[in-house]
Amino acid sequence: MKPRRESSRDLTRERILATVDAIPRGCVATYGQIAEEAGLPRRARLVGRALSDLPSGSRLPWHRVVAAGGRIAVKGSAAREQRRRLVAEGLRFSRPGRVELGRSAWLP
DNA sequence: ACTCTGACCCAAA
DNA sequence: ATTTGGGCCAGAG
Repeated sequence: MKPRRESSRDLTRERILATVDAIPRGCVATYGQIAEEAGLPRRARLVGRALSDLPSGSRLPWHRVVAAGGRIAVKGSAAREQRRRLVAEGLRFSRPGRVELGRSAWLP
């Protein structure tokens, strides 16, 4: 097989996914936080991009990633699914669509 | 090459 | 609470 050179974009994506994979159960991290942890400061959008490209059925804890302030960023059925999973992990919501970051933010 | 569109973020207004 | 503007940047057309 032709040895595939991994593009820098692929490596970046891998770092993002690995960081998401490291969020412990019962915690949430923000897009910006993930970017920061992955060594990609100010590139929160890239994190959202990587997650939106995730194949359905992925094992990654994508539901532990929320927008700034604990806001659920996804819409529609995905939002309900995320909420369902977070509730199942014992997270508390201040209002529908907003998790209490102060209580369960991931501290790497 | 260029424009549009986002699972984004933040400070200001 | 909402909007605006700047930052950031990969894919799609």
